[in-house]
Amino acid sequence: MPGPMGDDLRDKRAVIIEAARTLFAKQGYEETTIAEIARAAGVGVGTVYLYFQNKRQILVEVSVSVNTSLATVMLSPDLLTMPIRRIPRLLIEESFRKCHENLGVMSLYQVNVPSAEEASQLQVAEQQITDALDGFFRQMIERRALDPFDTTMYARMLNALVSMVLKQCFAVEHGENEDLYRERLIELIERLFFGPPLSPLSPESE
Amino acid sequence: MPGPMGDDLRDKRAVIIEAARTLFAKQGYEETTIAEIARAAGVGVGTVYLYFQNKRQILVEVSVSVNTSLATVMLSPDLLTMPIRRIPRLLIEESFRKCHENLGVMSLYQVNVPSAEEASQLQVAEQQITDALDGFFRQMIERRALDPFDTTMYARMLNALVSMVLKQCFAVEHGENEDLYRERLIELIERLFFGPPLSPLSPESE
Amino acid sequence: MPGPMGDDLRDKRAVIIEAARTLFAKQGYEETTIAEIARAAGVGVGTVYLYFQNKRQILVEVSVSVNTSLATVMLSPDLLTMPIRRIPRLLIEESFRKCHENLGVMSLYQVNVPSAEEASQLQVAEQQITDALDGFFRQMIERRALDPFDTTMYARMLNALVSMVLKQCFAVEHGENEDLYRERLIELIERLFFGPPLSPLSPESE
Amino acid sequence: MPGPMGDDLRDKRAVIIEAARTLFAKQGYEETTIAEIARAAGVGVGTVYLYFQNKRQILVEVSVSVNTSLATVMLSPDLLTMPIRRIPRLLIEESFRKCHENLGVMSLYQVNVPSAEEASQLQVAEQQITDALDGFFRQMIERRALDPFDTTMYARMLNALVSMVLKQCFAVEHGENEDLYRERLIELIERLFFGPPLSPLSPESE
DNA sequence: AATGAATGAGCCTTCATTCAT
DNA sequence: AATGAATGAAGGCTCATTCAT
Repeated sequence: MPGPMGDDLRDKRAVIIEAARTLFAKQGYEETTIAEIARAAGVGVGTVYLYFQNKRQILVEVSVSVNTSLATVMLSPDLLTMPIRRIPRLLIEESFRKCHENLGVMSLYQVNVPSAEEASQLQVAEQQITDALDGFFRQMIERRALDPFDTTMYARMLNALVSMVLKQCFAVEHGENEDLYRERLIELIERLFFGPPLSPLSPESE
Repeated sequence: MPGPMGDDLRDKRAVIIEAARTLFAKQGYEETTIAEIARAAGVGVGTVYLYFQNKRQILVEVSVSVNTSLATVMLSPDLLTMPIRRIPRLLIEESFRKCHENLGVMSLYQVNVPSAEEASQLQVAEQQITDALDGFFRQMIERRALDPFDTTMYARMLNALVSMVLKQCFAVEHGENEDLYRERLIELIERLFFGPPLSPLSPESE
Repeated sequence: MPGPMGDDLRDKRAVIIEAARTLFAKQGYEETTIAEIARAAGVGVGTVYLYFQNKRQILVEVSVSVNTSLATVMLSPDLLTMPIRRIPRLLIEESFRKCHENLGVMSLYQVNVPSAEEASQLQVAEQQITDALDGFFRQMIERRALDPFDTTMYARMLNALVSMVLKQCFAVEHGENEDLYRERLIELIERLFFGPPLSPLSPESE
Repeated sequence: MPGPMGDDLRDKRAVIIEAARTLFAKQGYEETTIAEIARAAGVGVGTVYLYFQNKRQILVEVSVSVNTSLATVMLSPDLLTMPIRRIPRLLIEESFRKCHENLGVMSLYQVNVPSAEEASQLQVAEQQITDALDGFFRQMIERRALDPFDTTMYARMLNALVSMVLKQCFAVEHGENEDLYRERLIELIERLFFGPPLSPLSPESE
């Protein structure tokens, strides 16, 4: 009895988030009503408010859960033991796989301007990603596997690039050209890290 | 009377779009009411509906106008006559300048999932950008200024990268680190096109 | 056209107040919905919010209108020219007549604790009454028609007495014993002002 | 076990009423939730419903308890043995003292229109007061301590007067001018019973 | 007896849209 | 063409009440 109880309690929150995640992805935040979420989660409207202060908070938590899911990709502990040339493909492939599983959830990237407080909650996961990348870059530079560069900014920009491509691929194009996007993104990043540059001209010639 | 009338008409439409643009940027789409737009535009509520079918249509046109503004950067006719090494800096700097002028409008990137029809309207300008980039790349390849690559996908990805960085820089961070973002973005793109790669290892060594 | 227009505008507000007055009286404030008020007033729900900020504000205005209606009784300008012996009967009879007309509205005396701001709005009319009485008493004392006493406090207490009797008579007992209440109230007040005291014992004897 | 059990039961009911009394006084009936009452009483929400059919019933019982508290003043058995001149001061002072103890509870006078059934329950205590006063007056008249008058109506009116002054003094003005109200109320009532009238004119002269 | 998680009916309020002027 | 008063559908949220434990 206490067993399923505990499970149920843990589940109910998760079930609501899952329902909201799906509905938000399918029809957007504003277009989703609490009643719909409740119905999809198989609970009463009031129950939703037992677990979430208000509708925005559901959005925040759904978004965090999505971001966190992606963040875990970057937080893989054995990243440092990999051959560096393998890493781009590894990370990008894993990111695409995660998105593929949650096909459509990426639409949440398109949600309204959050309040200051909400923004900070939402960016926790994003920060995790860029921090992880940043740290990884620094280590690689220390090991002379990479030349020195602005690791923080590159982490942000690469994260932005990946996020946007994922969004375009999954949220806008519904994953139709998944392979194409994935392979080209890997190629682009590999080129950035390992060359060759797109231009045949030598770096110094102009 | 008909002369100025015609001007007024053209103006009134533009005035409404401008008012909507500002308000959407400041407080988001859903949080902006038609009444506010009308007031800011100095017209009656009913007048707005003389020029726009409904609220979403205003959003579409505002978004298009923003995108178009950015698209013009890429459509500069004398791009082909420039030294290729100068082009990344040129385009990025110009993009940042445009965003700087419309500081805050970028928030519109965060607007709700549009309907299929709306999406197509919204992506006209985006398509313009990627098409222009695509064509530009093809010409450069033809001229042997660039090695062959998937021009279409790279155009999309680079546009995505630039858009996301602009959004992060202007919509999220309110342009505080504008210089940093701009210079690093230029550097990254230059590196991609002209090297050197971030890794000192030769492209072929693994 | 402008004529009825102006009337309509003035009327619509009044119509809503009147509808609310009736409904509040019949079933209480909390038990009355905006939809009911709108329906009774023959307007749309939204229209109510064109004229009133929120439901509480309707209550405030209804209450003020009730209080004001009673206040006018005390503000009769020719009160001072009356024979003083006639005044209690005059005022009380008029008060009862007013309540009789608005039978049931008095229930509003029983409405919830208002906020500080609302309370001040509500007590404007009450203040008018007590001020009028106070001033009247002072003049009478000046003219030696009354012996000196704490006019302000007596004004308040007498107003309280009358209000409460009116409420008991009309709000609780629905005016069934109107005559009885009126005549006894007049008698009590006359006795207070002109005697004789209820006790046959001389004031000083104990 | 059953002994203390019984006490607990009696206590729990009283505790809930006491909690409700305080909360109703502080924030009004509609603004108080069952959950708040339960929390303040240190019991579960469901427990409240073991002792009270519904929320209104709690209000009824709270009101009755307040009224009863005041009623006891009038039901003092040795009232008849007092010197009649002392009685007004005695009763009024005691009433003020009771209210002073429960400062704020008086706000309940402003609670919503009760249903017919509830009203009858609520007025039991009030009836007790007026009955007591009525009987007292009759006895006094029998003893020739008072001249004949409509004892029932005077009992009601005086009760109304006292209630309203208490409410004004404690519920509206939060007891700030307690002394002033009390003394003037005593004076007014004494004047009514023992004179002299406010007007120096002889009762018969007009 | 005691609990409190779950419920869902119901209400206030907003705001896109219309239309008479 | 221009207006803005009027509308009412729709949704977020509350909270009295229930019931399984």
